[in-house]
Amino acid sequence: MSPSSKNISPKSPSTNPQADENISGMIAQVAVPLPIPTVFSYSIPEPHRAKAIPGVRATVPFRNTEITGYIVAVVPISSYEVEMGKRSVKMKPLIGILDDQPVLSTGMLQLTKWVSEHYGSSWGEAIENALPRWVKYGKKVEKYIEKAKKAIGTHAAPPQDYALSDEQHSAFEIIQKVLSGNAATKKPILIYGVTGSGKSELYIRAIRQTLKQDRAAICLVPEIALTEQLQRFFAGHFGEALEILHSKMTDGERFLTWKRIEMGTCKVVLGPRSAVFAPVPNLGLLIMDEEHEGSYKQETTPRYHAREVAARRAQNEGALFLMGTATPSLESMEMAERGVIDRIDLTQRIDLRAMPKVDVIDLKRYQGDKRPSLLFSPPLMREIETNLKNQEGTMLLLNRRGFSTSIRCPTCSEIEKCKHCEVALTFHQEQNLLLCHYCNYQKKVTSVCGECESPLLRFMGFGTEKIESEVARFFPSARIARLDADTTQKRGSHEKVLEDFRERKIDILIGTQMIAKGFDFPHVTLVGVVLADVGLRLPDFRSSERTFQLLTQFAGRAGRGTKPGRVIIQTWMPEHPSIRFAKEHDFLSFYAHEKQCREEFHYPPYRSLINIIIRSHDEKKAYLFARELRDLLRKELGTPAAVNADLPSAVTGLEIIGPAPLPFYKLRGHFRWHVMLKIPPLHASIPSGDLTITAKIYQLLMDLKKPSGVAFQLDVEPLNIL
DNA sequence: AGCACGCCGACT
DNA sequence: GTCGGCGTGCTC
Repeated sequence: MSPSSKNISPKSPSTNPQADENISGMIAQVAVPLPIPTVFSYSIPEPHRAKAIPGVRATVPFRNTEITGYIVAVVPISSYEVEMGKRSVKMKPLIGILDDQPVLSTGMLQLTKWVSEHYGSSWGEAIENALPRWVKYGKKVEKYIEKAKKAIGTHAAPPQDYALSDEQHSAFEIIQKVLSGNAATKKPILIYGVTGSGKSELYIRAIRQTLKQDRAAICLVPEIALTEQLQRFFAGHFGEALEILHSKMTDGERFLTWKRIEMGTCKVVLGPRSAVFAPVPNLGLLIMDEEHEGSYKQETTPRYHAREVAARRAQNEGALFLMGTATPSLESMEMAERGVIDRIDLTQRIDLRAMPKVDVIDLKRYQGDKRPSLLFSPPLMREIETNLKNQEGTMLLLNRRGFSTSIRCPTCSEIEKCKHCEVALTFHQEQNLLLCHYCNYQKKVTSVCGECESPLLRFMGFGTEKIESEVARFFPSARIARLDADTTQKRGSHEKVLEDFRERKIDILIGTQMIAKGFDFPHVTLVGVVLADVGLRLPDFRSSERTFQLLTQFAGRAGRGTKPGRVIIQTWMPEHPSIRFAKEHDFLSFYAHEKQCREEFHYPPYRSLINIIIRSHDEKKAYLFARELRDLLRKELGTPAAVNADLPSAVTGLEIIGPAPLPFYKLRGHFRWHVMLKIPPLHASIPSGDLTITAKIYQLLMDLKKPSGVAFQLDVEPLNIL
């Protein structure tokens, strides 16, 4: 790259090239929120020079229009020449700067850059994702700042201090030691604590310790429903220092909250995965409650996992990353084994309450028996009855909504399917509709078969609605309610049901996984899983893990008061590890078993997956492009013999799978294929040059000319292979 | 992602 | 003769 004489200054009307050069010795690199894997360079006209600093928004000419982008760097003009090499691309001057103060700190710029490289998006997309919506509304923001300074917090119940159990105490000593240490990087800590072992109390103490050191904390929680419990708990302890981020906030509220966080008025932020990007200055502690929860993974670009982002951010900013769960993800357990994170075990419930007794009912035993209910085995029937008599709370779980799974014609054995998705339609009694659980397609119930017109269609399988009607039939005196995605759609009804249940106005609560998580109803002494096998047969390598988590969490709902809890699990597969080990509350044995399967079949956490989803309305195009993509990946990443020199040798352990039609091949009118890469774990791979493997693959895909009408998505370490 | 440029079919 | 289809390529 020799020629320094290349004309790279803008072709302005000025006749004096020297003047052009002096527009500024510096140029701004701008990331735009579009799927273009590059940043763009602009000259900085004199009036804007002072304000053009990294992290501010800038209006820039782009093609024949203007867009708002983010200045990610201000560099000497000479680096532009290096970058552009021989190609002379005319540089345009930026139009205006929208902020006096950066909307992104240098730390956030660094973090979003990492997100874009790790998960395969443009930097601009990653930045836009990390900022609240109001940033797009222009610059009428200053007037709110005065408002924001007057922080309004609600004081709830005064903090109560519980005595810590021995286990909690020694756990806290470890946490405290790390927090007060001066190490620039602190090893993350995973608290593996059985349900009811008092993890929240440790969070509270850790936050207090952090505040004492005049640093701030972020606490991530899986979803809104659960936030409210922890919220109340936190509010009592931290009052005005607490800010809660949630999805129902208006942009105005969100803005004020954002500003208060930025100014350091509030020191504790509680929120869902996006709160990992909260502009907290001087971060000392990052907590992730229910670390294993799937809602920490974003399912739109950039498809980041808040756990990984949090770990990264904590490392960058010298904060402690503290995770907690009763059922750790295999990923976290494996990290603990490698010594990358530390694990603390809480094996006992507070005040040494016993774990609930779990009975596994083998449905095969009752097969063919003449019995009143086909859904409830005699033992479960008896227990429900007992609980009703004793006026104690009962919860019944079935992780499938609707009335029946499918409708089959007995004559031609045709199943009613969704015309978009090729998936069996579920009958919903309440709405008297056939519903597709994937695309929400609705169809009226017909009394005759659509294929052969014979009547007497048969209902197969069952869902929560069927449970509800069955309970009503056998226990007519019981007050029952159902909680699932269908009942929650009606606003407010969700909270009402939970409140009624808490106040014992409801005897039996029926629901999907929704009712399994986190709730604390002391009067519940019986929980029943009507069929644990739902989901266990899905073609998904995480189905065992998910089922174990669900069963364990649900079991944890029983016996939270003074009376001991009982758990009944009905299944056709009593020997399945997910069920066997859940019965014994034995996570560690389940882990030992499951990790072997993962290792043997080359799945996470022993391999990283990169999923590329190809979709098109045109069936042929989708397939052909998917194949083309696979061939390209083979060529570029290749077999060991043809290793691309630019890639680390670790990639030799690479497998390219597919193209394969996705489990639901025809979804929402799209034909979907995917090509999946299994690569050595990303944490173990050495970045090649400045690019991570993911960034390399993203680059590869972006450079590829893709036919119109075909779109692809990159999913790094997918949680759902759908 | 948009959006312009460009090259082949049925229409006022 | 043109309007318009969407395939292709570019954006500092």
